Amino acid sequence: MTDAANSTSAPSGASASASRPTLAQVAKRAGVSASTASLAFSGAGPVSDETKERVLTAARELDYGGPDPRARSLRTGRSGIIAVVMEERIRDGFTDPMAIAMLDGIADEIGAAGYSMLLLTDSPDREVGGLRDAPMDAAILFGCSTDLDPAVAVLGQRHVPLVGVETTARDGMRLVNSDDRATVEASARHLAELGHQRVGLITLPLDRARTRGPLTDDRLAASYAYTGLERLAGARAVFPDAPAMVASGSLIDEGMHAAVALLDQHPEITAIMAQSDLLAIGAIQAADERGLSVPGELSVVGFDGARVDGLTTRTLTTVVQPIAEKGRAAARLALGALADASAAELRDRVFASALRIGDTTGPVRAS
Amino acid sequence: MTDAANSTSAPSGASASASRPTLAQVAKRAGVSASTASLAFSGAGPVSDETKERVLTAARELDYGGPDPRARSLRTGRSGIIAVVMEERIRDGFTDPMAIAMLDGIADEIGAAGYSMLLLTDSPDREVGGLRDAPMDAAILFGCSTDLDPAVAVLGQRHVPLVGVETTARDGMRLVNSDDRATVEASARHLAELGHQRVGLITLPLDRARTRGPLTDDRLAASYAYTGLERLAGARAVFPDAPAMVASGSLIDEGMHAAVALLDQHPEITAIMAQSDLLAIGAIQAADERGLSVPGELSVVGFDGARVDGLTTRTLTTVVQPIAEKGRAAARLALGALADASAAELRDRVFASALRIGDTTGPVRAS
DNA sequence: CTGCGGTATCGAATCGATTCGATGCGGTCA
DNA sequence: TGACCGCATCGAATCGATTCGATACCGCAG
Repeated sequence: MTDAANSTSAPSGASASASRPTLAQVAKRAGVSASTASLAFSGAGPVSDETKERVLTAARELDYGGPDPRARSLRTGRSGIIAVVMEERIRDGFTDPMAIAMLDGIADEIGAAGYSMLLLTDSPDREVGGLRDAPMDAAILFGCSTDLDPAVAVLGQRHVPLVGVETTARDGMRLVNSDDRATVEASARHLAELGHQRVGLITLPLDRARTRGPLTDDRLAASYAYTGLERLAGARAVFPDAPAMVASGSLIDEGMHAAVALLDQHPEITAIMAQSDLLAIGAIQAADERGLSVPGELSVVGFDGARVDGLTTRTLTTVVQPIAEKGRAAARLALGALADASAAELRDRVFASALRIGDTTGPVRAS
Repeated sequence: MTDAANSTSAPSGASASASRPTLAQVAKRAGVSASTASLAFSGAGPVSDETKERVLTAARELDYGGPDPRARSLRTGRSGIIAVVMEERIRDGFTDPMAIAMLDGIADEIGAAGYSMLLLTDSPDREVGGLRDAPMDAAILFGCSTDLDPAVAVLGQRHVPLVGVETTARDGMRLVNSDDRATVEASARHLAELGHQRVGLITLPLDRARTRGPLTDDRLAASYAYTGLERLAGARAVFPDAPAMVASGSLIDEGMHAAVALLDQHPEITAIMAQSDLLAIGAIQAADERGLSVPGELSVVGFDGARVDGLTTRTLTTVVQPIAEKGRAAARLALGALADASAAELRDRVFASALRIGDTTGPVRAS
């Protein structure tokens, strides 16, 4: 409509399609200063309706998509990003219902506050990639961590507020934990009360290499894995000599392998305590395969209480913890640290979990 | 050790713990210019070993964690972030093995290139949050999308290179698709060859509200859902009048509900074609519950071929597609668009998928 | 002794917004 | 009518790096 007939595609035109327009260009076109244009977009400050309208129109005409987040975040010091650092590779992490529930809780809380979630992995093989270079306002570290030190070192030096989930206390890092040790101990006592004396354990990975195999004293001593060790301690409090197999991940297959190995090497056991529900389901499958009835001939206890509907028709005896709530708490801690580094609310949280008795544990059968 | 005895906590000190040190401070302490310090960190440009050492030492002394990503990205125009936009809420998205495999492929490729992954959701209820404000160099949109238009509009105006997975062609957006329609048609023919004539369909969500229920002509006409419609077209090419139930998500429970409804309303059907493996598993569970043997009395076909090990002991007849590879391809497209907006390599990709015949389909039983 | 090529370093401009203090202006109250 | 007040707008400084062209300095060849 406008008389653009003669300006074929001359580079002289005002609308160079080269690069994104800037706020300054928009302001100029609207006949206002850049500061006013900024106010028109952000809404922070008094701008007359008419002026605002003019700015928005100019923006539309120039195909301006709003302030550049890069510039904005440089100026404001906020990027609107909270990083979630998982130790495992994406696929492994996402296969774990716990991790998902956790992420869901985090995303919930973070999203409501207008932040978004950057997914980083701190894998042993790869470079620290992302940890060092990615913009973020805070970071949440989690994932049954075996060794978070490298990540913590990098992020700590960047002065990024840190929240750790299920990990050991560390300087300047807020924590979200649960009373795993006590609750595992409770579930061990549950087994003891049912008469079980010979119990096998399946643990989460205990080292960065995630090597599987029988748990030896050496391996135990060398381990960093907070979660695995806590849960192990809870079990051994009741069954000090219980043989244990280390799994290489919280996976059904791993649980099956470990259970097979346990049953091979320790045929006398009448119960298996697995450190996660997926591992427990694997143990049940192993029992099925060898024709052991559960809980008739073998009792199985899990841990996590995440929704594993559809994965099994059993009702697992397990420890239920408010996992999504833990995620939300971690997110709140991270957001809180942003708002006010010394907020009183920013206290470490320890969540309570509870033993839920299902149909996979029963009295030991007289042999 | 240094004589700090008298400087109690005077604010005059050089080391104000207030905020993060800047490159300029590091440079000053090392006795070099900011530009040289920058070169020492980035490695781009000649710096003598001695100078570099001095800069790094100064950085260490000041507890400087490296260049601020915000400033850097403003200057360079790169943030090192690629956004992945899923339409569903995090939990739903992560419950789908397909989405996970896809994310895994994306993360793989992106991570190798030094980028990291920002997870955004374009949920109908929430604000566009993140889409408008988050820094990103490119975005990948996916998730059996019913309606990506709002997201595309926002991101397009921001001039962010876009890659769509399993969606309709759109201006300026690279595509990664597979030949769903043809392959579903092939699996429909497979059923036909087994003698099935009365077939029920279970579709993915067809609208933003994800309403479930029987598929009517009205709903069909109103739908945007690319994936669902393509697969539906493939099935109807062979079974034009097949009744269909729309699920509200790719979930086992949903498959079960839909199958129950189908079997109630159309007791004559001898086979069910589900648009995803999870839906198919749900259908099998529904059959189990009503005592229908699979494939004796009811054949079930899925779609996706993601690893659903552990979810079922059956070998699903399904369509296998290279999903992780699709993720990688999408990532490469996104990365390519960054490197060179007009790279020749940046061509839309259509992947081939294949029918895999398992043990959930069989000849129709003579009634 | 002069000129030249190459290397290490530096200054200054730049990326694109936000924000604070200053300014002008119209209206109210005494 | 004059002092004052509040609102809308503007200018300029600033966030923290990167990058390009200029400069100083070195040794070496003519």
